[in-house]
Amino acid sequence: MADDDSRKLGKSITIKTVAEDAGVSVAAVSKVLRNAYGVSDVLRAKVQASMERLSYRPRAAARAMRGQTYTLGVLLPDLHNPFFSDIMGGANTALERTQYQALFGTGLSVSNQERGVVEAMIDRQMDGLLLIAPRLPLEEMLEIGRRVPSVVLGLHIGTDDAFDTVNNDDHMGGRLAVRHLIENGYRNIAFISLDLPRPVEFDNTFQRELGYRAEMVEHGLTRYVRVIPASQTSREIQITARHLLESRQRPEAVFCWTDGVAMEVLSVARELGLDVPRDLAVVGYDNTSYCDMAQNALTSIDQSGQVLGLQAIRLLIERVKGRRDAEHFVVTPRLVARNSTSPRKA
Amino acid sequence: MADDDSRKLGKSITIKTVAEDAGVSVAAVSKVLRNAYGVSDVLRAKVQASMERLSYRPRAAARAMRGQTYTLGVLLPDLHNPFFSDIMGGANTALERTQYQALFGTGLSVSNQERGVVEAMIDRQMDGLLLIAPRLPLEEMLEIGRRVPSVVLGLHIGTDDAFDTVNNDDHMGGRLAVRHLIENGYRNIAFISLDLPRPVEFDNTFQRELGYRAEMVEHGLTRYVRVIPASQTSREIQITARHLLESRQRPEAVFCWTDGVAMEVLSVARELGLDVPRDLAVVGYDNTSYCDMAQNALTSIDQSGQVLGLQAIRLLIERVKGRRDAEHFVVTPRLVARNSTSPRKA
DNA sequence: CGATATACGTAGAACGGTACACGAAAGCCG
DNA sequence: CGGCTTTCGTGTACCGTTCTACGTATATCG
Repeated sequence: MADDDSRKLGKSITIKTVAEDAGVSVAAVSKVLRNAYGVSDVLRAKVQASMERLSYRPRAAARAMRGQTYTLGVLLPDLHNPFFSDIMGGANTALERTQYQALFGTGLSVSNQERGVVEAMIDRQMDGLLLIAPRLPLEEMLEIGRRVPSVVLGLHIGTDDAFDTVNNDDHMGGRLAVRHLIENGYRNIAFISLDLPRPVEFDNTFQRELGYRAEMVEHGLTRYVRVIPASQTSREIQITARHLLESRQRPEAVFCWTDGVAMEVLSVARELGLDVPRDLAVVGYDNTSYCDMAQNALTSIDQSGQVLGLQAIRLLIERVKGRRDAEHFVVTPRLVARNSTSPRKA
Repeated sequence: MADDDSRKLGKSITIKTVAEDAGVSVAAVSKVLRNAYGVSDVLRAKVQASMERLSYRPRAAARAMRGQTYTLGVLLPDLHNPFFSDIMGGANTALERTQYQALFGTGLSVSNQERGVVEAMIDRQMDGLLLIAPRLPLEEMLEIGRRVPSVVLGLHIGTDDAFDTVNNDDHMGGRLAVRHLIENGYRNIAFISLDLPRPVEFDNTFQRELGYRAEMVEHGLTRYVRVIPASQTSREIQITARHLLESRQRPEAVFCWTDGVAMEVLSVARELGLDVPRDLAVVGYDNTSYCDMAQNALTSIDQSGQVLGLQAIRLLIERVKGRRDAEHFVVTPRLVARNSTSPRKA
């Protein structure tokens, strides 16, 4: 009962309350809020004092009707991969000193889900969208970019002005992994990639594959090139890994498109009694925090999620503020060597 | 330029457009939208057809001004712990058939951050809030619960009607872990808990500690009771673990308040050349997906994040729809035994 | 010193829905 | 068949901001 009252009657402090308290017009307060042109220092001070005193907070919903919501939407594939945690860390850093707030939703790497989340975000008038490794058809992403300022992270699409992109150089990442393995004496190197319904050139895993292939070929290891697609689920990955490691032509090393897959490979290797790296070397991608644990000791390509997230938000805010031409940010990956790829004994 | 036009001029389809198209009043369309009382089947069909044809989508911002936003806010501590992924999985299941949409923000388990996120969500008129293991002062959480329908997940607060709670029985979880270890021949069992600025009784880690203590005492192992606080960061946890495992009185087993800590313990143990479980048994909490990997093979308490997430959303929606008295849902945890706690050889 | 530019502040119409109050029509009953 | 209830649909006053258009006071300049 008391609750009810306080929630309903408790006269919410609106811009009007502030205006009255400060003895100015509603419009003036709005101007201060948006720090728009035409406000004297005196007036600003007066208004800010009132806002402070009343602990006024503008309602995003009302703002959305005419202006901005100061909210950015982030579409994440899932909450499972700790790499996204790094990205969001960087993103939050970039947001700290701004008045924007990020809210996210997960799309589970399923087109339908992703579409739903994106639409929900557009319905809620988000000022901008950060799409992380979306699996939507290119067509749709361009459409989204045309409707609302957007940045895409994790796809190499440089052909259109509809949105900015932020990436690491996946092609180089693929090369780095292979080069490192070769330097450490491995030659029969397989690549586990993501099994996409329809592989596309701009996909980051595909770029990694290209890098892998290129480096293998350049070192005259064409005969060892082997790309194994694996789906997303833990179970499927295990089956694929087991199949690979039990086969007669077990590779000397496996390069996995992402750490999660590499961890599963380590797990299967151990179950089969294989010693890493003596019987099998493993390289992952993303250099997530688990790589560093002794039981994994997983060599991985670091693409610096922090930087990616930070740049993505920076670009997005620029776009929200009016930039129309696309920018494409690329960070250089680097390999972090650990025990899973120690030099091979002849 | 063309973009600009399409984004601004592209006459947005509003409720008015639909009303005209269907040849009814705006109010009627609104009623259909909210499936409110007083709409004939004929009218509903007509309106729905028009909405379909125009692919109309109501604007959440406008709705928020007077009605609901159909948006639920979820406050997550971070994106790093895969356990939250389970929770959100359940939450999404519960949301599937509703018209509500969940958006989340991360609070990083820091009061200031959490406060910011919660306020942002309130500013954006979220219909309800799901707070996952928040670290805000009780006072503030009650205040939040009074302002907006809320459910708290992961804190044992049953004393107030301000919000519902969803939990596993952490006390029992603590007992289960200890009992299992004792059954398998371990007696000197330490507990690594979370180092909170000020420990509170309703905290889930504290409940686990109580369960640990109770079970130890009941088995006459009072002299082995040892609770070691560790902070959140990976580095700090490693230092704590190393200190513990290198000490003269190294325990036979360690029960960790969460899997992440247990993984670090496994890592340190390996670095120190200790064999798990021969030299050290380890039990975690949450039964996250990594537990199952052979290199971890971590025994853990499963609190069924899926169920927790699902129930939390279910309760939250009930609350949004008007329930005023608190409900407290508790799930029974169960232990999943793996290699890290194999029976001890005498 | 008068004209003009500039700075400051205000009034009030949007924005796209919701939901209350109300009226008309239809159904029911004695 | 008149009065009463129920059902269905409409008109319209909001909700809390933004922002354009405009008025007024003050500074600038020839």
